[in-house]
Amino acid sequence: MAAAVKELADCGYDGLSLTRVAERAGVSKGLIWHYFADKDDLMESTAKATMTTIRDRIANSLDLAEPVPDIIRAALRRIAALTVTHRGELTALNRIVHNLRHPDGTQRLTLEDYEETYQAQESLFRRGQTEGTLRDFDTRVMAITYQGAIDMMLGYLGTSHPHINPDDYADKLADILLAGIQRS
Amino acid sequence: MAAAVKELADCGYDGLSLTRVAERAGVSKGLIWHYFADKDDLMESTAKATMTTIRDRIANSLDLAEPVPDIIRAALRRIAALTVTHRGELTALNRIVHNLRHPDGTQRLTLEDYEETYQAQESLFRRGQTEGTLRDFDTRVMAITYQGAIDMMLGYLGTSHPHINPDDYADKLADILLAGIQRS
Amino acid sequence: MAAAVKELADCGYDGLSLTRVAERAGVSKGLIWHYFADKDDLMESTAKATMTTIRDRIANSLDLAEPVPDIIRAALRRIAALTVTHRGELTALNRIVHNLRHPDGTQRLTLEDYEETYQAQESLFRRGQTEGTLRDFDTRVMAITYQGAIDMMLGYLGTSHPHINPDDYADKLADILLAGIQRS
Amino acid sequence: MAAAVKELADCGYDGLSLTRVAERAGVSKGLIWHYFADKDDLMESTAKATMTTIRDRIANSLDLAEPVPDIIRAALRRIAALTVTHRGELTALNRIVHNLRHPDGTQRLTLEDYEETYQAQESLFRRGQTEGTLRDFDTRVMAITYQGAIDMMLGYLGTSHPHINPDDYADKLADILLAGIQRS
DNA sequence: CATGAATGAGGCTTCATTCAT
DNA sequence: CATGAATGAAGCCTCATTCAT
Repeated sequence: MAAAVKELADCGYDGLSLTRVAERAGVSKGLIWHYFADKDDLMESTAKATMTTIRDRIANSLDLAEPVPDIIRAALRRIAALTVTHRGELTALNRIVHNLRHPDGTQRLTLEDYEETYQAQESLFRRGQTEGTLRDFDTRVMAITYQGAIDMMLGYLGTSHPHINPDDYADKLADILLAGIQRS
Repeated sequence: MAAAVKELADCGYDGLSLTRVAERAGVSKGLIWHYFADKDDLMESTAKATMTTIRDRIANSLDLAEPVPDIIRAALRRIAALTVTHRGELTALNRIVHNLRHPDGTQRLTLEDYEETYQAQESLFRRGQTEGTLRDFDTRVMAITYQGAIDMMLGYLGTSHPHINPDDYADKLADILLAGIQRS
Repeated sequence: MAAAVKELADCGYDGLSLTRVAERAGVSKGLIWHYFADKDDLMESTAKATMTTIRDRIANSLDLAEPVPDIIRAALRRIAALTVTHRGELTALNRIVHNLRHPDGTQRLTLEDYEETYQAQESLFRRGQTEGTLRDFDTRVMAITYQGAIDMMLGYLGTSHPHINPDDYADKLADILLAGIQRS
Repeated sequence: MAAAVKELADCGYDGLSLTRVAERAGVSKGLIWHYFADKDDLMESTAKATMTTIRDRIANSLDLAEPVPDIIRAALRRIAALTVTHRGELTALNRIVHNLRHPDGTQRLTLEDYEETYQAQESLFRRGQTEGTLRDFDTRVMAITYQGAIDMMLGYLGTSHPHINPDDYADKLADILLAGIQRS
C-alpha cells in the first residue's frame, strides 16, 4: 500500500499499474493477489488506511479542550503542515477518492465516505455554536466548504506553489473562515 | 467533444475510451485523429472549451454594476444552478483538470490554468475592498477557497445529493463566505 | 515521386506513409490516387523511374569506345560519385527493391528486374573477353558480384562512412575486380 | 525468435506482424512482451542470435590451418550451402539489417555491426598477404566487396534461382575473387 | 508464502483508401 | 483537377489477472 501511494502520487490514478506497484514494493506481481482481491480492492484499502492515518494524526495533535475557533485554526495549521510531510499520501488519497468507481459507473468512495469526517466536523461546529463562540450557520454546508478549502489549500501548496509558507496560508485561511462563522 | 464530456461524466477519466467516445458521437474511431492529435489533446481541448463556455455563461448573467457582495451571491446562485443544467460539463471538467498529466508526470492543466479565473476573482474582491463593501483579507487565498467551495458544492449537489435545492445551498454558502469577507 | 524518394531515404520503407509523402510534395493526400492506383504502384513507379534515371546518367557519361577494363573502372568511379550526388535516390531504390512484395509474399521487383542491367553488364564482359582484354570467367556470376560490390560500396560510402573519398574507394575496388577478370 | 525468422522470410520486414509471429509460435500475443521490450527489441535480438549462429556454424566447419585461398574457397562453398539449409535465417537476417532503424531514422544494425565480421575477414586477408599467398590490396575494400558478393549470391541462389547448384556458383565466385587477390 | 510465465481483452494510434464536393 | 473529411482494418502495446510450481 505504501508503494501504491507513491505510484499514485507520481503517475496519477490511471497511470498506476500493479506491475510497477509490485516492483516498487520489491515483491513479485502475483503477491498482490494474495493480499488484495482486486486492483480496486487495493485502491480502496489504501485509501481507507491512508485516510485513517491522516485523520488520527491530526486528531491526536489537537487539544479538544480549547475553544472551538482555536481548535479550527490549529487544525488548519496542522493540515497545512501535512502538505510538506505527507504530500504523497494526500495526493494519492485525493486521486483514489475522485477516480475509484463501481463497475456500473457510480463512485465507490463517495463523499459519503467522508461522512464520518463531515459528522465529526459538524459536531465540532455545533459545539462552537452551543458554547457561543460560533454564530448560527448551516453546519453541513460549512463542513463541506471547509473540506473544499482544505483540498484547494493542499493542491495549491503541494503541487503548484511549494515555496509558499504553509503556516502563512493556513492563518490567512483561518482568518477568512473564522470571520465567516465566529460570533462577532 | 460533446461525446467526450458525456463519457467523462458517466465513466470517469480512466474509464473513458476513445472507442466509446466515437461510438457515442456516431463517428468512426479514426475520425478522432483527424481533429485531435492525441487523446490528451482531445481532453485538453474539451476542458478548455468547456471552461470557456461555463465562464462566459456565468459572466454574461451577472450585473457587474451591483455592489460586489451582491455579485458574489448572485454568482454562487448561478453556479449552483449549473449543477442542474450543466452537471455533465462540470463533472467532466473537474475530472480532466485533476487527471490530465504531462508525460513526465506533472499536471497539464494545473491550477495555473485557473489563473485567469483566479485573477478575475481577485480583482472583483479588490474592487469590493476599494469600494468599502469588503473588509481587508488575502484575496489570493480567498479566490482559491472560493473555488474550492464551489467545487465541493458542485460535487455535493451534482453527484451525491441531487435532491438538495441548489439555491438553498448557494444562499447558505453565500452567508458563510460573505460573513467572512464583508465589512461589518 | 520525388517526395517519395526523400521519404524513403529518411524514414525507410515501412516508415513511409503516403500522408507524409503528400505533405512533403505539397499536395493533398487524395491527389496521390489520381496518379497512382496504389501505394505499391507508387513504389513501383518510383523505383522504375529512379532506376532509369540513374542508369541513363551513368551510361551517358561513359565512352563505350574505350577498352572494357577502362570502361569498368570509369563506371565504378561514376557510380561512387553518385553516392554524393544521388544518395537519396540510391537508398530509396534499394529499399523499394528489397521490400516491395506481391500480396502472396513473393518479391515484386525481383532481381529479375535487374535483368536488363545484368544483361548489359554481361554483354560488356563478353565483349571484353572477345576483345581479349578480359580472361575467361562466368559472366553471370561476375555480373551479380559486380552488382553486390556496388551495393555495398553505396552503403559503405553513403550511410556509414560518408567521409571516405569515393574515388579512392572506387579505384581500390576496380583494382580488385579487374585483377580478378583481366587477362594477365 | 524462430517464428520471427520464418515470418520475416515469408512476409518481409514490414509484412511482419507480431500477431502472426505469436500465432506461429503457438503462444499468446502478450507473451512476446514478457521476453522482449519491443518489436525492435525482438528484431534486434533475433538478428544477433541468427548472426551468431550462422557465423559459428561456418567458422567451426573451416580448417584454419590451410592456406588462406583454400580457406576462402571453402568458406564460400559452406556459405553457398547455407542457402539450402538456412535460407530462412539468411533472408531474415538480411531484412532486419536493412530495415531496422532508430527512432531518429538512423540505422540500428549498421554495417558497423558487421564490423566484427569485417575485422575477422580482414585479418584473414592480411594473414594471406603475410604468408605470401595473397597479393597486395586494400583489405577493407575487399572485406566489404566479399560481403556484398555473398549477399548477392544468397539472394540469387536462395530466392530467385533455387535450382542453380550452390557449389557451382561458389566455385565460380571463388575463381573470380581469388583471381583478384591471389599472388600470381 | 511467493514467484513469474502466460493469457486475453482492450486501449491508442496509424494509415491506406474512398468519396462527396 | 484537387481537396480533405471520413472510414475501417490492422498494428503495437499495456495491464489486470490466473495458475502451475
